[in-house]
Amino acid sequence: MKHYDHAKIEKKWQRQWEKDGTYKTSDRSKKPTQYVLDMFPYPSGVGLHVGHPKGYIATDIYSRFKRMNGYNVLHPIGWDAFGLPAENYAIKSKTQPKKTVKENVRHYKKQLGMIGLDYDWSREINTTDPAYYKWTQWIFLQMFKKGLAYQSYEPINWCPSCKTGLANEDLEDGKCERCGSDVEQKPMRQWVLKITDYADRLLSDLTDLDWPEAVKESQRNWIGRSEGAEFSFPITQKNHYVLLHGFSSTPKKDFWPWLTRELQQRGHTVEIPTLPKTKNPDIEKQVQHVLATCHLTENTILVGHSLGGVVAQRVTERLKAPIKKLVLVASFTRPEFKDHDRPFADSIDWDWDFDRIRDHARRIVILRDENDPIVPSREADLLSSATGGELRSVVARGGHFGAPREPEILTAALEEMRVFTTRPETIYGATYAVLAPEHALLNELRPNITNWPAVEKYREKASKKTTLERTSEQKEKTGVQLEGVTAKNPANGEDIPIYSADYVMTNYGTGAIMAVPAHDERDWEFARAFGLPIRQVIRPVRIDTTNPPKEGTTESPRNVVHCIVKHPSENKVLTLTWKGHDWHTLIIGGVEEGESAEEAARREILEETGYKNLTFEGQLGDEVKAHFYAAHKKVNRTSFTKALVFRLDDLERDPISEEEEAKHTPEWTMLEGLKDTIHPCAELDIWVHRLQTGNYAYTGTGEVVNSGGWNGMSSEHVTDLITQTVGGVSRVTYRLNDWVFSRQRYWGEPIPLIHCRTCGVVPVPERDLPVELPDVKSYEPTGTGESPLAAIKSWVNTPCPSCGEPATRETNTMPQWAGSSWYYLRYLDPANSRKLVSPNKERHWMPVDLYVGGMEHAARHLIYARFWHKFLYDIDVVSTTEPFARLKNPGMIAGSDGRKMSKRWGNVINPDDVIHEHGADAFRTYEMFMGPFEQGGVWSTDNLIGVKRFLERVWRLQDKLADTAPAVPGTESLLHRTIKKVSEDITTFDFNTAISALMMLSNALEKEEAINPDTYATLVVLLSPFAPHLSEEIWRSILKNKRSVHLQSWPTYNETKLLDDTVTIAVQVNGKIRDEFAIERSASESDVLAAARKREKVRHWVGESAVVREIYVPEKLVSIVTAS
RNA sequence: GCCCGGGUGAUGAAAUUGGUAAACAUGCAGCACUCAAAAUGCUGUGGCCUCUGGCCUUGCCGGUUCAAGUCCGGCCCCGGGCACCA
Repeated sequence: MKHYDHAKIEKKWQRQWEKDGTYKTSDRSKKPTQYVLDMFPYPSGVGLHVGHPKGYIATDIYSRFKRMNGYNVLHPIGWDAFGLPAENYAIKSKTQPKKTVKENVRHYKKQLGMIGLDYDWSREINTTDPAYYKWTQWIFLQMFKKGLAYQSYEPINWCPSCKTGLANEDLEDGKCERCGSDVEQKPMRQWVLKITDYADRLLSDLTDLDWPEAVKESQRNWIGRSEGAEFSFPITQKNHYVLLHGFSSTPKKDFWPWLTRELQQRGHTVEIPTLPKTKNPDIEKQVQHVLATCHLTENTILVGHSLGGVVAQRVTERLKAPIKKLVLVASFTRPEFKDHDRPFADSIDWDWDFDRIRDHARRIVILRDENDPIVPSREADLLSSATGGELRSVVARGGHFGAPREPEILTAALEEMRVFTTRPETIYGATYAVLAPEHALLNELRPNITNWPAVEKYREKASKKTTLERTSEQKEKTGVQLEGVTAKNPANGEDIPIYSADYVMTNYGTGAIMAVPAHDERDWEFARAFGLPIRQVIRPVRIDTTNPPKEGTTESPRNVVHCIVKHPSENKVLTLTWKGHDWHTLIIGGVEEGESAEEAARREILEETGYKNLTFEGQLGDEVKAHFYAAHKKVNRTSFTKALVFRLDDLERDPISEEEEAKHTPEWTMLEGLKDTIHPCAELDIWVHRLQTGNYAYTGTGEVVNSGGWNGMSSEHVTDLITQTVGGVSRVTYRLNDWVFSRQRYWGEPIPLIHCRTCGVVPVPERDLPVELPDVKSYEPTGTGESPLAAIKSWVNTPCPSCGEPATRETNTMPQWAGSSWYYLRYLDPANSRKLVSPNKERHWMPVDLYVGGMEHAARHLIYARFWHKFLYDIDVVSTTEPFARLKNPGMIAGSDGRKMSKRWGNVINPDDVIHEHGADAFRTYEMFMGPFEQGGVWSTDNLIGVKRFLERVWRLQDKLADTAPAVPGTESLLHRTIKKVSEDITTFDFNTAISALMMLSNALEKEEAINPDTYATLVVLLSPFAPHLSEEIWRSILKNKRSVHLQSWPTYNETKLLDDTVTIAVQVNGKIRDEFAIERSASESDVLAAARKREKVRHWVGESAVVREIYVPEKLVSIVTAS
């Protein structure tokens, strides 16, 4: 026997496999397909550590197994190479990222090659290859064309250290996930993908996926769907409206009469001038007319439609002091129209001072009809960097807003707080309202806010707070009232104060809430801190389960007090132990006619316990309704219970009456134990919760009170009714925000769009893709919100594809997640220059049957990829709604010190060293033997050596080979059991037990005198997915086979040979194992029972007792039960 | 706080529908081979006791059952996701 020289063997076969194309996948095979996929690596400069290959080894084993089982297997690999690390390295070392990536890829390839993985390298892809990112850009363009990519001017997360905007998904505890810097909110122009359009599908389609529950759960959390309603709370202050009609219109036409009436009905004043020369307008004259005749003060809201919008823009530009709001309905800033020319186009001076317009309107709202004939182009100029500037694409009733009623215009013109709530049924309890500090309405309301300096100060303070400060620590409520303005609760017409407070988030719901302190813990805290009214609108209802009400019995309502009497010094509460009942209660009493609850409580405490010197500390939240049967009075009680808290000043007592003495004795009970000792008490859970948390908000369901006509109904049943009656709209809100898709950095896919002064944003024609990333001199981010690309004038300046005039390229790049959101499709057809993937190939392979990769991608990569895939499904590029049918997450391998492997701890183990020392086969097999695949583990070289011993044992078995050796009956059933076990375990990813089964087989073979070559061959084939090199060497060099072991058929087992002829039967007597014996498998039940009864030990344990029952579990166990 | 996982020897772990808890491996102890060591092989290895045998043992307490790591109820601890999300 030769020595087992792993280094030589492994190198030899790796070369041979490459030469033979052993793992090349054909698209033409008729075999059933299996697409086995790894999350492709980011080739970093430091290379792999032993934790990284765990998943690759698993897919390697799985794909080899499937291939040997007759599948046409696709197991490809590629590189996810865009992103910040390469760019930051480029900045530091002044090397082109292109070059670094190339070097890193070479290193990674070498490392992966050493492990002996069965990748089809002919399909290798790289996200930074222009031939690849051409299609990343193509997908983006399709999204743009479908309206799924839009520009946003909302403040976004800005990392001051990475100098780029980030998506919410890139944050960890409010810090930049990459560098740990505090993230700021910075308003800037961003490209955003409308992932929220897909939120519902992303959520519901999770159900059928064979994915780890934890990943699905994390996606559900991330999407964060909540159902509720949106209400509008009108601002009660009155405004002055100036309405400007458009070309050839008059105040009597279109929606103007209706709009005027609606505004006046709400108490606002309206001016609606007839503009001069409506048929043949002279803009300058119209502007002069408006400036001369209309009231344009800080309380004015100026609304202009179409050409009237142009007038309004010019008027605003000329103002001396800002007006409150400028509402532009289908207005123009450029003379380009989609439908037809307009006669006034030439008479207008199209040169605008956008900065002045922005300065002279506290808020700008632009309405664009979704089917507008106007080229949507220049709104950006009006909105960029405007605080609270807003572009709304809405559905107009008539084309170009020509209908007699246009509700969207009214909504834009009015000042109202739109709030989102998940508890619409509590709206009667909304006693104040809150705007997020960043809310645009604040700026608009500024003229009405009398304490503006204080509000502004609070706003500034909030913007400086990092998300972390805002959400963690004590969560103490802060805020500021907007003095001088109020909102109207649409349910009961009450005027309620408005606050701005940072416990309301800008980017969730509408950024504004109605506060219901009685039924929301946060609102309760805020109301307590600011002395705001707390009004109960849902009364908890409890039914006493120990004395439930009896049917057909008289109802008897009663006001009740529960007294929580605290000990003067100890943490104890006064309770009563009842005589003749199994009762232990609080001091309870009815409130008599003309008596206050406190008086009643004091009277009861004195009567029942004699304690008399007590201080009233307050009522423990709102009252609770409870139903029970009062046995002594033979009535059903409905009690309205208040809990009152007292503290005893001292322990002085008066004597108590004999009557009371006979009923119960007072006792001190620890506050903590209250929950377990008090009995019966239907209200107890509520009291305990309030005592423990100090928060009296009741967030459950119950009976509606203080809510007009709804009183007495069940809160669960009125949700929709109240929503509709009050004029709310049912709405679903997601925690998931749209995906901030642009990065102000160099090393990413250029966004393939062109900005044209006349045509607006124009997509790069598909024939011009890819838009290649140009070489630059400096990769430094500018920090101004512009990518380094902006400096390359020759690249930026380009003719507009639409009109041919000079235009500029979009200089933002895509985030790293872009290229990885669809790469699995490109492996199917990596060289196709005409299509992203040919439909035939896509249908042939998709979906991915097995996807393996780290849990850290649960929320981001997997959600983005699913989103893109669903989009590609919608535009008929792919045929499945989900990309990845089955997902497995490898558990992390920690260093031998139990800590995460990192340079910092000096515990990194390099796979190259391990492979050099012990061989790739030992390395692979050990990683799979460590424990359950999805569980983390600690690296142990000792344990690896154990696995290596096993491989060496298999190697040595060749010495015992003998053609004459029979398939010994003993090993035969073991062999078949092993085939079964290994096959099943690879399928279910239980590699550790598969290996243990192989160990048992090799241990057994070692005990044989001689081994049949067929048996040995089977063992080698079973081992080949785990240890491909060793197996191949034995298969070809020792067993003299011509074709690779990896192209063999997987062994099959024979059901009839799985079992030995004899079985061991265990015997239990009265539930305890007392004996075991061997018997032929064929023995009948009565034979086995008879044999069991005869056993000496069994007879001893049964003794004289009569056997009352005998249970037989076939081939396993007999259980004998005796009388007592 | 809410929602998911998970708790078994000295260690990594195993255990179909409830049916002999600790397979396989590491470590440790002893033995064989050897001048010696390494390597290899063999034996032992949950705890306690009155030791040819018995009692206890799968985070804790209780329940169902002839039989519970597995099912039910209550609690404790660890890991992860979300979190002032209305």
